[in-house]
Amino acid sequence: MIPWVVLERLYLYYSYVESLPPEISWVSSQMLGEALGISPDLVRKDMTYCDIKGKPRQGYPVQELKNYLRKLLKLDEEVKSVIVGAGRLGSALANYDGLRKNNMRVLALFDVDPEKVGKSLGDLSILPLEDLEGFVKKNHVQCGVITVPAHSAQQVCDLLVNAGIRAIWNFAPAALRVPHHVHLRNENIVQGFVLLRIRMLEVN
Amino acid sequence: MIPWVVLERLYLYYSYVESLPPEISWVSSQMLGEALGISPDLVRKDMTYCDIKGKPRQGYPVQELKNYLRKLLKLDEEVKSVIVGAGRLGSALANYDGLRKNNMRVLALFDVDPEKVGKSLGDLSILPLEDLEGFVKKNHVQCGVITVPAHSAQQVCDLLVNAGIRAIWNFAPAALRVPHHVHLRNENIVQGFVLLRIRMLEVN
DNA sequence: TAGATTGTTAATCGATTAACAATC
DNA sequence: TAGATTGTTAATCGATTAACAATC
Repeated sequence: MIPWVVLERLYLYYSYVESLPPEISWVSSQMLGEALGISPDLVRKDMTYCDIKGKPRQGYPVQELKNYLRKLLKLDEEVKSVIVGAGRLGSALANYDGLRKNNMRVLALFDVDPEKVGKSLGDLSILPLEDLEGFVKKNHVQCGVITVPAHSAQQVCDLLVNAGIRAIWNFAPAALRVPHHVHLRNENIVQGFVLLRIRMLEVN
Repeated sequence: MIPWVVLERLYLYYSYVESLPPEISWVSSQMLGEALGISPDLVRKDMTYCDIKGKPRQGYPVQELKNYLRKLLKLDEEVKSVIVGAGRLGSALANYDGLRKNNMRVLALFDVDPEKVGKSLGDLSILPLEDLEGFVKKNHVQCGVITVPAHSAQQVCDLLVNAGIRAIWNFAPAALRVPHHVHLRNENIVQGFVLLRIRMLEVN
């Protein structure tokens, strides 16, 4: 089992080599480390979790590394998703190309606002919240994205859980309770800002 | 100096007590831990970094804790910011109430798209990228938020750094290089999705 | 009082760094 | 060959957990 912190870095390595021009076919722990602010020692240690052989004086083979990490990180697995909350953030995520390219497949958005319901966003419909449970069950949706205000996040979460969702990606600043078989990831944007401010003001 | 991991949790404690109904005036390490998925032991340990006295059989005084953490986490300090990239994500952040309430003060958005430039978003103007440097200097902007595509993120970053910005909040999936006096925080949304998917597919 | 809960110290655990031999 | 770089083991560092006395 690869430790969680290592997986996080492996994805960073992946996106870095992904962004490399095609003529570069070897990458060293030093290059990787420098680009990502990680010590070369640690990069090498992380690499020992992968079934990739580096070469002294050259580093790691880019193409092989890319393919290997793609598999390991399951980047080719499609995830059927719905987004609940068709505000600006929900719409941004629905249209975000980086997510589409990484095989997050958004099937629909949901909202309570009658102004929004019935409209569409590109080729995605905005459906009423009442339809959520049926839709999730019928389409075997695996992942629910929550982009509603904090005060209704738990309620939406419960709806998703009852409909049989397996993962929840929560953007509302709320501490959600989910049964242990449901995977929850909080993307606390406000916390991100708060922590950046502290660093900025601390060091002066 | 309070360790970074502890600061992250202190903010979680803060938002939790913030969300409590006013009639609750004491909160125990158990309550906090349960709500946030943290062991009560660790909550108590974290509390030792704060100048807050708990009471056996009662816990910690909510109001005091709230005030104390507000100061410690510098939540009342206003941060003058600009958002570069007036797409859906940039607009979502510009309008996000959670950020406004936490004293992120957005002064303007910037974009290269002539379609967007000149328009406004609520009471915020969308200005051309050429004006960025002058605007940042003139208004003593402290923080730049990057919501442009990955391929132009470094360029925007350099512009901000040259204009004298002190912190960069980067939403583009790119490994930016900044001089060491500039604080950089990456909010890698795609990574968030990738890690959630791994957890979901791993355990079953 | 008895029982719940804090505050603190010691033990454990895990992650990072340092060091260095092996190799191309 | 000399020099750069991997792969791996040992040392260090830091964070979490366990344990328990103090206290209301």
